[in-house]
Amino acid sequence: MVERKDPSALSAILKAASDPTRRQILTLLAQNGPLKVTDIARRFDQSLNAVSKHIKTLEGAGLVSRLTEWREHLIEVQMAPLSEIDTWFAELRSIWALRLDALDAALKEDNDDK
Amino acid sequence: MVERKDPSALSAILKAASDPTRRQILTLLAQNGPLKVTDIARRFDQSLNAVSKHIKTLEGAGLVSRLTEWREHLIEVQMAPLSEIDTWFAELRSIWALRLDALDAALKEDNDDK
DNA sequence: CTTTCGTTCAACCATATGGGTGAATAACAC
DNA sequence: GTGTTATTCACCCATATGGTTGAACGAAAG
Repeated sequence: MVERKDPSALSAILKAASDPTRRQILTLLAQNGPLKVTDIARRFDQSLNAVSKHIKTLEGAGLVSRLTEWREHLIEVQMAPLSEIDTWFAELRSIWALRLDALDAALKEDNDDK
Repeated sequence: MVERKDPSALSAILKAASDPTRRQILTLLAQNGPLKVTDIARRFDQSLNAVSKHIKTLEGAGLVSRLTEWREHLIEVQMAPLSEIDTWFAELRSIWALRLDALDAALKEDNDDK
């Protein structure tokens, strides 16, 4: 049996990644390394508050981590959780491939029966 | 220049995949091959209507296709769009790796300057 | 002591989302 | 014709979401 991880974790990751602003934040962090909330917000056409909330969402999904050095919060991208998407995808694809294999086998056997 | 695809397409794919029920539908279709809407709905603890709407969402994201043979609609999983997630992920990771490389290079140069 | 700084918290608003029920549709079986 | 089947459409509802503005906090600087 494959170790079934909490599906809500994957849901949170996918949902967090489904917002364009949040994906841009991840890209920005990947490019620049850790940044302060204010510095991130400066790049966007939204209020600081809106960006702060996006960061909280990303944090909740584990896609960024926060290093709080008193009032300055350093936000850093975390690539690890993203690989859960990969895992899910690979799993789905293998289920799919398995069925096709079984189908092939069945057809072949059917042919032998003729 | 990398061909920049419509980011809203990726958003739709991620959002569609972020719902547990919809992921289960995809898994079901990957296992069983094309199914009728009714047969899909039978597996879930939701109204036929709710499942129908989920399927429409998946269809909108291109994750399933529909073969309408009069009143019976055959729903089939489409793996292709999912690879856009892979692409995005790979791109983000490469941006990230690039920064680390540059960081390494800078440190090395700094050392040479000493 | 007052101001500034970086950030979150608390409301609030409009819209989206996931769910439900009931009707409409059009072919097919009786 | 009447009923059954498979599916969507049109509403309705509660809650989530993305955005706004304004207040609060607590250290540091003037």
